[in-house]
Amino acid sequence: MFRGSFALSLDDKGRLTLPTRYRDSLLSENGGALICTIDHKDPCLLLYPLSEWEEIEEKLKRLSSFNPQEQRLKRLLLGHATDCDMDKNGRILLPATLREHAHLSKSLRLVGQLNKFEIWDEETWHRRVAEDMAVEQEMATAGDAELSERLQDLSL
Amino acid sequence: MFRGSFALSLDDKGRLTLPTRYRDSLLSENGGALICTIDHKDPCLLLYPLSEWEEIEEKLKRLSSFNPQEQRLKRLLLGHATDCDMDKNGRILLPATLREHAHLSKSLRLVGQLNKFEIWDEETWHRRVAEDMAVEQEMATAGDAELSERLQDLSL
DNA sequence: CACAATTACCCACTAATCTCCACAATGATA
DNA sequence: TATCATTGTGGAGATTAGTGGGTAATTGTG
Repeated sequence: MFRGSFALSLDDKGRLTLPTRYRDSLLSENGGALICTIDHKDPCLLLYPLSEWEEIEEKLKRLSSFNPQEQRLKRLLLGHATDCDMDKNGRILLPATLREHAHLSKSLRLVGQLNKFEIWDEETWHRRVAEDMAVEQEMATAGDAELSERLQDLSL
Repeated sequence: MFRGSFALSLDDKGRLTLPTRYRDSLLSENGGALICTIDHKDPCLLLYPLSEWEEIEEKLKRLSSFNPQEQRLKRLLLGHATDCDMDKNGRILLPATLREHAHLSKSLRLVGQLNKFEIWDEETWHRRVAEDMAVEQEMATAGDAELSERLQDLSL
């Protein structure tokens, strides 16, 4: 499972070196590629090992073509899903379309999220973290009973 | 299964080069053709490997001739379904009727959607993606309980 | 049967991508 | 502190994918 966050850089060709620590687990055993796609609501990219992604495809397959919401989600996720295969140096090439979606500049951040990594532009990421912290603090003082009950058994 | 999106161009003869990566899986084993038809609600074309299309035909066969909506759907899909066979360079020729339906200009986009590809005019596609993203963001902040429950087990 | 229009085949050009090698930065070891 | 190993970065060259267009084959029409 993926966790932690890594400051990385994107070279002029749009290539991104993955942390050695996670290279093996990113390549599904079959020697397969990685799947990179866009997030449907945040300006970041999602990076899945092929095996994980295939599970999602199975679920997407079952969404209805007649429900606009499900149709939209399916189109966004699948339509942007790109096979990225790692070169001999452990790098992947991020397609221009995807880079634009996440407003990626030279320095970016790879954020572990269990079954996937998120790829954020470093600056966007910092801003987002600050915002999220602010919201959490506010909610903590406000005290939402329903929410805290749901999060209770996290036993943080 | 088909995924990702590809910026391609339509040449003066109305030909379209398919991505090498998917050429084999587009041709059903029997060396057969591809079936191209129109989408019944969006300005795009649908491109199926023959084998996949035949499954759809089976289902269309079972639609009622007495229900106007089913009748309409059947007529639209079947009536526009065209056999396109790939030439030695991996290109197919899109009939003029279909090109018009999707308002195809020179640059278009091929979008993988599991059992088929969608063919959009590049510009139309961009506009649509932007619109859909906007809707998704709005819904994310609004927080629709019912929807999020249905999409919960996607475990993105 | 001849002609025109369309479609398929072939070759060549260009631009993108992959492979490979080299170097720099970092950290570990003696 | 010097040496070595490992990791991240940059870039040259080879390869391949996508495109354009000439020519031959096929189709349909008068």
